[in-house]
Amino acid sequence: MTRKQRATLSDVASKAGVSPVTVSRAIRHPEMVSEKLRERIDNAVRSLGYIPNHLASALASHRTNIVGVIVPSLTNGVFDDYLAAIQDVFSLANIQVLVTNVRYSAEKEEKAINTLLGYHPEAMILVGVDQTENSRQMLTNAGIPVVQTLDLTDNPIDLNIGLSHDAAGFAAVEYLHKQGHESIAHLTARGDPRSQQRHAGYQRAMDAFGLSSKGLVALTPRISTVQLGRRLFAEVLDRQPKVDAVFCCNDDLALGALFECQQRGIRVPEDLAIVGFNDLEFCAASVPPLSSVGTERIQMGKWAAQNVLEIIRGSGQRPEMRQVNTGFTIHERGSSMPAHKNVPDTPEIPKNKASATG
Amino acid sequence: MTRKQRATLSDVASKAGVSPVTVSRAIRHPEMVSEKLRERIDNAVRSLGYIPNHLASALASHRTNIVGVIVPSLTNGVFDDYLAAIQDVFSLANIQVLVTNVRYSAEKEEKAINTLLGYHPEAMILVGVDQTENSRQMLTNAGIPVVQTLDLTDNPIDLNIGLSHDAAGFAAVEYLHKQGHESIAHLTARGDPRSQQRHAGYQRAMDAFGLSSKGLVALTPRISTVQLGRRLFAEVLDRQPKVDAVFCCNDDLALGALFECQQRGIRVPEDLAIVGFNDLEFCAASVPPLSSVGTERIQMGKWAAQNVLEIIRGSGQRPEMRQVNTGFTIHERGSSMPAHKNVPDTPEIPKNKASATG
DNA sequence: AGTGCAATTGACAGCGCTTTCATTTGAAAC
DNA sequence: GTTTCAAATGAAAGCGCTGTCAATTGCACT
Repeated sequence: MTRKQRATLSDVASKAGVSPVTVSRAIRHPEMVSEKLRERIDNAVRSLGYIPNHLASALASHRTNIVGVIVPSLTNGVFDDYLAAIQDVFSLANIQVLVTNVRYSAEKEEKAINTLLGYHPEAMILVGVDQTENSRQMLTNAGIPVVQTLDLTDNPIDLNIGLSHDAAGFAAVEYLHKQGHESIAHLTARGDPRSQQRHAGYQRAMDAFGLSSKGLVALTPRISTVQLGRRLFAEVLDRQPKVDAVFCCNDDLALGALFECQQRGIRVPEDLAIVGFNDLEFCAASVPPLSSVGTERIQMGKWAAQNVLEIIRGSGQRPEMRQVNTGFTIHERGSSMPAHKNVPDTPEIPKNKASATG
Repeated sequence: MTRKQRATLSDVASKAGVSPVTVSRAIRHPEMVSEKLRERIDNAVRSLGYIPNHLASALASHRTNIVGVIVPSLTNGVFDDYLAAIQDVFSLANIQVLVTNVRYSAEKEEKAINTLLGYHPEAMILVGVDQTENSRQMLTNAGIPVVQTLDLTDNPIDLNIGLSHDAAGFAAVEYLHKQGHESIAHLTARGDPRSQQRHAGYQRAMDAFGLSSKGLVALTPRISTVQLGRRLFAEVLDRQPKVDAVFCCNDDLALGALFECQQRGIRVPEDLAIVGFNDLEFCAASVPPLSSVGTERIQMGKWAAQNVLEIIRGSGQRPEMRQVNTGFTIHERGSSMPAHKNVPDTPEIPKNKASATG
């Protein structure tokens, strides 16, 4: 482990026999430097193993090339795709994404925003719309583009792309009800604001269809896991053996419910229908495959990133659409497919999508 | 969106009627400033919404409070736990973790290392030991602690914690062989160097026990998914119907294999035993629960972070152990449990663990 | 040679903060 | 009221880079 200082611009400049500015230019705008010098400088860079100090560069240029992204979880497969979509867009523009995982805590989110703003990101991309007043204040003061994603709000900080989780919850129940189910259970995690919205949608639908949800809802404050799905559904089954369908606030819980049915010899979908949420990859692979409410998580990440990019690197104009509703899609599969239906693959119930402008 | 400049240290200083240095101190070492001033300064900070510029601070102090972490994937549940463990350690020390996902590409890894070093991280934590020569060079030149994790090498860049995936692969096969299985298949992803090692261990064991692996190995260049596990195992089943066990290079593939068996009416474990790798959460929840080779991913992340912290913030001494083998544990569950065994929960086959010093 | 102009190159200041060292202040001790 | 010394505060320099503008160079054209 050599302890010698890392090479700086000046080091490269001396070695190449030019001034530091020229080195800076040779690196950032090669076309502005004569070929002769450029070559000498490239050699010096290589031989010294010079790597520009991003911090100094950011400080001097007021361009940090950093965008802050805050997610509530990584354990959940949802955010992988979402993050990947964001990174893909930014990596092409040489923008570094600073990701912070706040584990579904608004308090941690507030702290994370504070910390991230210390890096002077050129924009911030957030999940959800439930930031604290303090967080909103800090973000507004920062004077940078802010995108709230994966959920919708009437009062966005800046840009907003997402869907109504309440509507999605409603639609899931509506779908199950149309299949003839009456005793529709719901498994949900209360730590997640969006799951709460789905729960609200579930309840709204149950009420609307005159169905009772008594004893049919299992709620956990913990992070969702497959194991937990089994336990929660076991609770419901023990309480209300006549349950004939279950809508889960995410696919992990749904898979757990499926396993619990397998364990108990409950036939899916004949005895019981299951619908999950998010449409993660494994839904299509299980036996029977799990029906699930899919969201446009990749599109949402992409939109957020692309709009940010357009604002900070493009015309600087705000997009016309300041709010987009990406809707959702019910992917109907074997876990909820009535026997008489015989659709080959993954038929889709038309999206509930409606764009709103801001 | 206010476009006014963000407040600086000087702004706060003027507002509070003190010099900038004092503000700096009031923020970093409150005990060095008189109570009266500290209060005045705190008020000024609050009323201006001042957030220190981390970049300037890092540049001036030569402390970036940044640690770079490179992971090959986020889709895989393994890295969530691992990352969370790392973040937990560093967040207490107010160190920001800069994560880059390189999607199992050594080339991307090289680029990521270059980029991250531009932020002058105080340490780097990597996954695996297969960095390019160039990468190794850059890391060495950087003169910071480097930890290679999740795998072992005879020639570490600096610190190293992990396990022998070859040994783990061997042990999985050995275990299955001891259960009386002879026709042991293997599903594997060739994009991942550690999976390749497990594959090598599998092959080594098959050879050692005089078993033929002909037609029993299914290999994919793609990212593992449950769906893919089904497809790969389907291939094997179609080729070699007499297969009586399968060792999968990760749990996603194993779950897929289980589903494929369910689909085909193959009884697990009676007709066929399944063993996965990583022991993700869902393994214990499936029906039957999946046996899996568990690794100490959380411990590895924690060790890496703690040692880094000790070096950069503590005594500066290198730990005595420069290399640690965390071994692995075969979690024997229903998917491979012979009928006559009747152990209640998750019995463990003793760890293959042996620490080496460096 | 001399002029004009674009293409190259360099000097200098400063980004917002911390470090170091000098100065001031205040309180205790005589 | 001094003296003494620690505690509190401030002034100045500089981290490594970029932005701006000035200086130089090269070259075509008179």
